Amino acid sequence: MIRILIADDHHLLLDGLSQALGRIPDFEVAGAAATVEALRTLAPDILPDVLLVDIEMPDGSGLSALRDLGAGHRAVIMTMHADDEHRNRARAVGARAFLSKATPLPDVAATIRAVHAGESLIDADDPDAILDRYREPSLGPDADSLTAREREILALLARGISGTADIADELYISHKTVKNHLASIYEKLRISDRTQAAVEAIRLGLGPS
Amino acid sequence: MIRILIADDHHLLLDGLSQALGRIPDFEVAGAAATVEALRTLAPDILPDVLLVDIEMPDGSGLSALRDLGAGHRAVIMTMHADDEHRNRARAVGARAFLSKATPLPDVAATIRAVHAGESLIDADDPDAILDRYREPSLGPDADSLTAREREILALLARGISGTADIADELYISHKTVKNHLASIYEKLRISDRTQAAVEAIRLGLGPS
DNA sequence: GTCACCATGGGTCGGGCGACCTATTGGCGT
DNA sequence: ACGCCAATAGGTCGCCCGACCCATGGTGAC
Repeated sequence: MIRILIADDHHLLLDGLSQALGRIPDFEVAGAAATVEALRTLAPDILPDVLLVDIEMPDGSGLSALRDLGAGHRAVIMTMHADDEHRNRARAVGARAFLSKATPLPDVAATIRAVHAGESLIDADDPDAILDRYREPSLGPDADSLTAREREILALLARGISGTADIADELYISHKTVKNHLASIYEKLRISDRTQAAVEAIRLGLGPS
Repeated sequence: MIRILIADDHHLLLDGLSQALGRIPDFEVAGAAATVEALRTLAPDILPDVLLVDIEMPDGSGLSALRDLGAGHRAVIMTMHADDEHRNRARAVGARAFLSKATPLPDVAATIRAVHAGESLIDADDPDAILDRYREPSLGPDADSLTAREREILALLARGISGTADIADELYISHKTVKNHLASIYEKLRISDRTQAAVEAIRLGLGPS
C-alpha cells in the first residue's frame, strides 16, 4: 500500500485525482492539500510514502515547500509548464520525477510506483523503460496468489451474480466446483463469505467497467 | 442518469475527473476528449446530456467547437482563467455555466445537475442558491425510497460486515430486526441476497471513504 | 384523530451456504 | 518420470439466510 499526499490548488484536479488514485488497489490517498500552507502542515503529520505536488499554487511554489521539507521525501512534480527551466528547478529540490499535467493516469500511477520503489525518473535516459516495469495492473498484495478461475468468480460476485447455481451456469461448471473455488478464495483473502468476497473483489478492481 | 462528455487536454484532469464523476450514482461519463478534434467527433455521435469542456486546448478553443455544435447542447465551461473576458465569450457560444478549475468537485457535480435540469448559471444573480437545490448526495433513483436505517445497514454491508449477528451487534438491535430491514432492502432494490445488496451499496456510493 | 410508515421484535420453515473431506484429470517444471 | 498444483466433481453436516407470517410503539401527514 503506497500512501500518497497530493497537492494542487485546482480542486477539480485535486478531487478527481484523489478519487482516481484511491481506486487503484495498491494506492491510498493519505492527504490532499489545496495550498502550499496545507502541504507544509500535512506532510510532516501524515508522512506519506510519495508526494505528488503541483508547482504553481496561489500562496507560493510547491518546490519551495519541498525544499523546506528536506531530503527525506520522495516527490513527483506535476506542472502545466513542462519545460527544462521548471525541470531543473524540480531536480534542484530533490524531486524524483517530473510530469506534465497532460500525462495519462496510468503513466502517473506507474511513476508513483517507480518513485516509491526508489527509482529516479527525472534524469533517466529512458524513462519509459523504467515505467514499463511498474505498469502492472497491480491488484492488491492479497490478490497475487489468486488463480485466474478464482478471479473470474470474484468478478462475477462483483457484478452481483451471487448464487452458487448462477455462477456455475455462467462458467459451465458444477456447483460443487464453484463452492470449492469459493472456499479457497475465502482462505486466501482471509474472509468467510461471498458478501465479503464481493466487497473485496470491487476493492481489488475486479468489478465492471 | 446524466450522460456527460468531458473535454480537456490535460489527461491528468481528464482521467481523474472521468473516474470521479463516473462514481457518482446519477452520472455516466459517456465520453472523454483530449482534443477539440475529438470533441467535435464524439459529441454528435454520443449525444451527451451535458458537455463539460475546457477552453484552452492545444488544437484550438473548446468554445469554437461549442459554437459549431449549435444551440442544442447544454454545456458547462471550465477554465483556469476565470475572468470576465472568458466568461463573456463562453456566454456568447451558449454555455450554461462557467467554472474555474479551482471549483471543488461537489460544486461541479451540482452545476452539472443544474444545467441538465435546464438552469442557466452563467448569468444568474445568485448561483449558489441555485446550486444548493442540486446538491443532494444524490443516490441513484432506486435508493431514494430507502430509509436511514436501511442505508446504515447497506453501508455496513459495503464495509464487509456481512453476518446478521455482526450487523445486529454494530447497531445494538436484534438480529430479527436486521433481517426485517434486509428484507425490505431486497424488495426496494429488487435483489435477493446480501451479496447483491453489498454490490449495490458500493455502486450507490454508500461504501467507505 | 386517524392513517401510513418506520423501527423494533418475534416465529417457522426450507433451502442454500460454508466447513471439511476425498478423488480424478491435466499441465508445468525439473 | 515424478511431483506439484489448478480445475474439476462429489459427499455430509450443521447452521445461517431468505421468504412469509404477525405484533407493537412512535412519528409525521392530512
